[in-house]
Amino acid sequence: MAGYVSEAVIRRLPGYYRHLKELENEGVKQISSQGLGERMSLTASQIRQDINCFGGFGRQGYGYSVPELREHIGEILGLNKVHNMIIVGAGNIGRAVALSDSFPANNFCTIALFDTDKQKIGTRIGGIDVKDMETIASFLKNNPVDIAVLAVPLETAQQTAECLCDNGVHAVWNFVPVDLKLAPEVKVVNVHLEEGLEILSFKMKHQDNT
Amino acid sequence: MAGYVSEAVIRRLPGYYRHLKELENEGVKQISSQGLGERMSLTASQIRQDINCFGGFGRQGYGYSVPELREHIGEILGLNKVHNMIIVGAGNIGRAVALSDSFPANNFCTIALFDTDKQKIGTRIGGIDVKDMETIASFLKNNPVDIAVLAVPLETAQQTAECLCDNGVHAVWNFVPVDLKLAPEVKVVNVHLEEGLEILSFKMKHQDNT
DNA sequence: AGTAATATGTTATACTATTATCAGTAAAAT
DNA sequence: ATTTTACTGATAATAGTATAACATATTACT
Repeated sequence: MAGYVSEAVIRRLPGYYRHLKELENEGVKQISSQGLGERMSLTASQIRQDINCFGGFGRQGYGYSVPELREHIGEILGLNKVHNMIIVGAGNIGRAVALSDSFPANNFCTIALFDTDKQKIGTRIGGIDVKDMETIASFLKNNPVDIAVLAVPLETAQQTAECLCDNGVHAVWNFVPVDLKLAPEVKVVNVHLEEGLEILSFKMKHQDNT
Repeated sequence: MAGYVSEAVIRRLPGYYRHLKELENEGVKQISSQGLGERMSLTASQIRQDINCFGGFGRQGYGYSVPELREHIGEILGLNKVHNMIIVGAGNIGRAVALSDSFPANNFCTIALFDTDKQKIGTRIGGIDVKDMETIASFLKNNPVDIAVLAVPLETAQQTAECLCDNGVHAVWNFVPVDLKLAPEVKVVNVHLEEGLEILSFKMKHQDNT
């Protein structure tokens, strides 16, 4: 159904999904591109364009059915299936991801944590077992993993990511401040936290910049 | 020196800074736009364009001096001064930010944590005091704070952010999955973690999409 | 039923961002 | 010293994104 979708549109999809879920929770049944635009600070035109990448989910003279559109966008995002994740690195960030209760709610399920620290191996974090990093290859052979969360030290990140990919992982959520060089078919989303702070710093310094 | 700088360029600046720092650590003294481009997976042309937003830091026939360019971009990003931060919300994410050792290294200094949980108030996380949320207004009046890290529950996020702004905060690093509506002079950088997972999910489902 | 109002899907236009080109300057080589 | 090579900075060309305009369909109202 959907042909090529630009990165710009992809980046906005989760925002649509989030707002539609909120609207649904508020009991709103219908919304126009205009109304959604005001809420999301986007133009009505852009919203109609974006949605129409995937099909005509609206009705002229009426607008969009909130639950219906939410359902469609959820499906487009692939949120109708459960995604198994492993977290690699049980440091501050790996821990925070493991303990988060908002990802499970969205069908992302962490099935194991890996670390090299003997102290941590064998313990549980948020109900998830911490396993020995050495055993990761065999674990991946025996368990279906969709996404690996990479939260290891900088020095080992590239090597660890390669190991994951060699063992069948094809999506990496990378929290390490490095640009991983992986096969093009491997999907990577970077969360370079420091960059957010640096951008804030820049914007404070250049107030005038529109 | 720098006129208007587009969002696209701003987003790339931290990446330049990071790679230049790496190069500096590797002892590399000089690099061409081509060389840097290969390293960062950008075109040489784009790199020259980006850098030239801020001035002619390169030399024809030679390229760019790594330490000099790093220094310049650091200054452009405002990293030559210390930024005081407070963390609002001592949950998983607030905790992870407080415990991180990579932000202090970049001149971002957390001076206090705030929470409403009586159990947490008075304790220390990563050497930082957890204070009562009730006291935040007076704290802000008496301490210079550049950036507030917002990591509170969804329900209270907007209200808390408003309170911060009313008390002089004009930069918010927002980890809550909500689009804050704040005065336009307040700088906000969102870290909507769930969105990264959803984008990975989308990309796995639509492999063919380029 | 007929008319006015509303709101989509689509096409056209304007804007922004990226990539390519090239003149000109510095360094290296002969 | 002169030529060749390497590189930037600037400008031009292309590609990508967002906005505006409009024809058409649905709803609400009289």
